[in-house]
Amino acid sequence: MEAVLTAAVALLDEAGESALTFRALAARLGTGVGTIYWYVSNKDELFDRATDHAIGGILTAVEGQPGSDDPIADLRVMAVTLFDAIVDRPWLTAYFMRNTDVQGHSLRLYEKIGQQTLRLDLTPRQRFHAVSAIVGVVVGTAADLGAEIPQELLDGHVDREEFLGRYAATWRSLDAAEFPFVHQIADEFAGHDDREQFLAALELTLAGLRLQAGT
Amino acid sequence: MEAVLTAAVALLDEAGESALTFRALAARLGTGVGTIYWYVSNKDELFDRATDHAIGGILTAVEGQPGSDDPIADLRVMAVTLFDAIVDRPWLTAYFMRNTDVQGHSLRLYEKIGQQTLRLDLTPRQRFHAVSAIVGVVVGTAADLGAEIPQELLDGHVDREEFLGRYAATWRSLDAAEFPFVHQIADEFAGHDDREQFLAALELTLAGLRLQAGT
DNA sequence: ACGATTATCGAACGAGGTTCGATGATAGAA
DNA sequence: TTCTATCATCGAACCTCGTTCGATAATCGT
Repeated sequence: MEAVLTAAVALLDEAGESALTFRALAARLGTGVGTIYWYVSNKDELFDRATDHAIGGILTAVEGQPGSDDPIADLRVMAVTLFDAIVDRPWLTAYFMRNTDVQGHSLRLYEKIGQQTLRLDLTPRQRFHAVSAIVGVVVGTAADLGAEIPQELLDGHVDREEFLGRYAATWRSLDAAEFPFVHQIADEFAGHDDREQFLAALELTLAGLRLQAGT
Repeated sequence: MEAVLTAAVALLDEAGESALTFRALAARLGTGVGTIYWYVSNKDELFDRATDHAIGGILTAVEGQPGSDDPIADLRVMAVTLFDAIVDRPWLTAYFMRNTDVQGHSLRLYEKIGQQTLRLDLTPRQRFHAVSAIVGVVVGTAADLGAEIPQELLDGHVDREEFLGRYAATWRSLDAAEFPFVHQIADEFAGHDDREQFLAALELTLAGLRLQAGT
């Protein structure tokens, strides 16, 4: 079981979600497809289990963080840690987005984040909403940004600079009267950094939260 | 072409993302699979085109909204409109999350949202981040919440009440010392409303944005 | 020794994406 | 009118993937 999960995560890391097939997994483990089905009832469960396995790592990373006297600062650190983990393993997004099955390591992760909100002057409902909002920002942004890699990664000779620049050029060529915003934003987009963009989004919700907590 | 897209959207609406297959689409159109490949080079393009088609509808809905003297209020209305549209058509999330190809109707949608930020006292970069943050909240939350429907919809006899209650019960049964947050939140979760949860998350970012704009 | 449980295996089925060559329409050129 | 190049249509066939199933070994409690 442990070996199955480890191999599954390895496949996901090496070549993404589409690389995780029963046959590939069986080949890597040197067994048959049927064997995997003895441990796991279908692909969804395989994926969920593998993902939960990976989230265990994130959890220990989050738990290993020092922690300060400012709950919101701690929330920020946790959110960033989660973000980095998802960027590193884009296939995690699918889990966070599909999984209603809130238990296992992800439940512990929610708990860990939620504990920070206990230190804020909020109603239980506000705490519930705060955690959901923060996770939403992290997953939403990470997913959005993680998708921006078509040939760039495969070819390698088309670097990020040129890739973004091409879009910016297209946008600049649009009618300035009809597309004033896109026009103005083109330059920002050309030189934008995903992580900075995420941090900005996170900062907005955290600011709202701080306001709500009256601190 | 137009007929292909309309039929594709119909299939997606009727039975979700998995229902959109080349064979089903061909059958509905009374043609062969090969014909569809003449209009579209692969499934990704088919899906993107169909989704863009649907986003056209959202766009007109957003453009049809009156608009007030408060840019942030207008942003709220747009975000809610987008949210409702995605909840209504869960298969849209996949598009918003995978699609780097920012053009067509979704570009116009970004523009429309971005124009509100032009009325706020922000730097171009802040505007760029604001739009990205808002869309992130909408898509992230909508995706998160849209996934919570396993047997509930299919069986029909297990209603939402009981479904949520079961989770709440599990959470309450956890150790209160180890899971103080989840414990406290269980009741909120049992009676929670998806839309309210989204509005709370949106309100946090909008509050942060208002703060940033100094209005 | 022996049933029962635990594990293993891979051929085979069905569904879905994609390819490809054949074939018909349609229209401008000769 | 005839010819030919482009537009459009079609579905059989191929490949990959999830999943099933019956056969078979390995281990164990009695």
